[in-house]
Amino acid sequence: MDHVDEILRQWNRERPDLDVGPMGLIGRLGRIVHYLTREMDKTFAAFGLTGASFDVLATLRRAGAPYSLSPGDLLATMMITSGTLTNRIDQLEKAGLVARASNPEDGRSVIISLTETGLATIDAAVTAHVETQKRLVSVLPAEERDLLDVQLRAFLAGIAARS
Amino acid sequence: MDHVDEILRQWNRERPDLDVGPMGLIGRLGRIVHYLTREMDKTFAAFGLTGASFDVLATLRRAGAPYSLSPGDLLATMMITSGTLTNRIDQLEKAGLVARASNPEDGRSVIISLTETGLATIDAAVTAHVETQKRLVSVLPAEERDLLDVQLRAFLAGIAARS
DNA sequence: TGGAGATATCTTGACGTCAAGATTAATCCA
DNA sequence: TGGATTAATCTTGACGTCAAGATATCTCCA
Repeated sequence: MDHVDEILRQWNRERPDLDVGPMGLIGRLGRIVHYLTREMDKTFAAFGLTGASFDVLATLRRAGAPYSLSPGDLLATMMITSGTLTNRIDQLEKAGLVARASNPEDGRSVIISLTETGLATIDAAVTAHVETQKRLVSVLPAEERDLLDVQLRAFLAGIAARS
Repeated sequence: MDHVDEILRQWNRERPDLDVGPMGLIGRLGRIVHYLTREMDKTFAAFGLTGASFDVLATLRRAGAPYSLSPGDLLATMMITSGTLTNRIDQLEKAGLVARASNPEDGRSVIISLTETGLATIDAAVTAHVETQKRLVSVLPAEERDLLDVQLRAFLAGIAARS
C-alpha cells in the first residue's frame, strides 16, 4: 500500500466507473523517475552542471575525439527542441565548457566542441554519475533489475514506435 | 538495439572503465516517462489544462465533497515545492476553476475548493485521461503489464525509503 | 543563372519549477 | 501574559522547456 495505491483507492471511491489500473503503472513510473532525477541532479551540481548541461557534454564526449558535433547532430539524439538546445549551448559556452565554430562546409551550420575544461569536467562528472546510478538501482537485486530492464525495453519499443 | 543501447555502446567504446548497466535501466525509464508525459499532456490540453493544473484539480476531486483542501494538504500528496503550488493555484484561480477562502479556524491557512466549473472540468478531463493511459499501456500484454507493475512497486518502495 | 523550396540554427514569449527567504498567525511555556 | 519558537503560505529570482516563427544559407532545376 504505497502512495500510488492511496490515490487509486480515492479514485475508486469517488469515480468507481474509471479503470485506474494503467494509472497505477504510469504513476509509479513517474514517481520513480522523479526521485531518480532529483538524486542524479545532486551529482551534476557537484560539478557545476545541471541535467541539461550534462546531457550536452556527455553527448559530445560519447561521440569520441575530436568531441565535435553540430546542433543538428545533437538534436538527433536528445529529446529536446532546437530552441532548448540553443539555450543549453549558450550556457555552456558562457561557462567555457564548449566552443562554437563555424562550419567551413556549410554556412548555415556551426560546430560545437568540448573545450579542454569541458572534456575534463564531463569525464569526472560521468564517473561520479555512473556511481550514483549504481547506488540508485542497487535497491533491486541484480536478477530483478535485469528482468525489469527487459520489460522496460519492450515497453519503450512499443511506445516509441507510435510517436 | 534501441536508442539507449546505442548510447551505452558509445560509452563502452570511449570509457570502457565505466559500468553502464544501471544507465540503461534508468535511461529507459526516463525515455518512457518522457513519451508518456507528452501524450498525456495532449489530453490535458484538450480541456485547457496542463499536467500541473490537472494534478491540483484531480487531488481536490479525489478528496471527495466538498472538494476542499488547504495548500498544506495538497503539498503532502504532490511532489512539488510550496512556491510551485502557489503558482499553480494562482493560475487555476484566475481561470475560475478553484477558489481560495480563508480558514476560520487558522488565520495562517487558506482553503482551496473546486468551483462548479472546476468540478465539471476535472470530471470530464479525468475520464479522457484514463482512456489515454489505457491506450498508452496497451502496447504491453496484460500479463507483462501486471508483472511490470509489481516490479516498479518494489523499486519505488526501495527508492522512496531512502529519500 | 536565378528563384523557389528545403535546411540549420536562433529568437521570442509564455510557462512550470525550484531554492531560499519573507510574511503572517498560532502555540508554547517561563 | 508576552516573547520565542513553530507552522502555513507566499514572494522573488534564476533556470529549463516548448511552440511558433524568423533568419541565413544551400540546393535544385527550369
